[in-house]
Amino acid sequence: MPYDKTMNRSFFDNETLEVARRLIGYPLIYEGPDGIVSGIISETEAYTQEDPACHTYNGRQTKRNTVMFGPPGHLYIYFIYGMYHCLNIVTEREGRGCAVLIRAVQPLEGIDIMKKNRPKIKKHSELANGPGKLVLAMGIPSSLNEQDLFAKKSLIYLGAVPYKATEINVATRVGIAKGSEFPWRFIATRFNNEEVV
DNA sequence: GTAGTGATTTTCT
DNA sequence: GAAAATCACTACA
Repeated sequence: MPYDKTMNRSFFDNETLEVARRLIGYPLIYEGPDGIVSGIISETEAYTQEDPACHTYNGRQTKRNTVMFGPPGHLYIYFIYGMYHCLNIVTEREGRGCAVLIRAVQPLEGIDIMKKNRPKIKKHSELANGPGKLVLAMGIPSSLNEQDLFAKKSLIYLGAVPYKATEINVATRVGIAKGSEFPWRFIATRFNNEEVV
């Protein structure tokens, strides 16, 4: 699958807040065992090393957060609440522990696969409208942690051309105790006049 | 429609 | 031992 020159590693070698905002609208594509599954990124959150809620806040490099200190464009998938995984993309230069959390996507391709992965969900809009849900729906395995999005044989990558969001809302982050006052959450409600929520 | 709570395990104190 | 970048279920309006 070819990459457009507008989407390359330098996209992520940038200020985390800027990357989080610009990621809205890009398709996230995964070539799973049952076929292609993809969705338009509709919600993101920024996490920087200075952020008390970030896993790299104290600057200490541990086994879990090593990839966040590495070069941009790699995945950071971590296990949370004993049941769910969250998908992040590492940003900024090597040595800076920053990433963008992908909080939601709008299903695009492989919707039948997503329904199979989440049999209780009937509405398209609820298949992947949460960080744990999108990993489940798309069937992304935790073994893809530390995967390079731009590796030639990567099974997961971003589409070249973003869908156009008619508006992007900014909000405070949820589910965290510290740093919740920062408006570092970006949400798109419509793409090309199609309703997301 | 909203509010409250249990599930379940890795990571750090 | 406690908290955690969550979700789905139940009760109630």
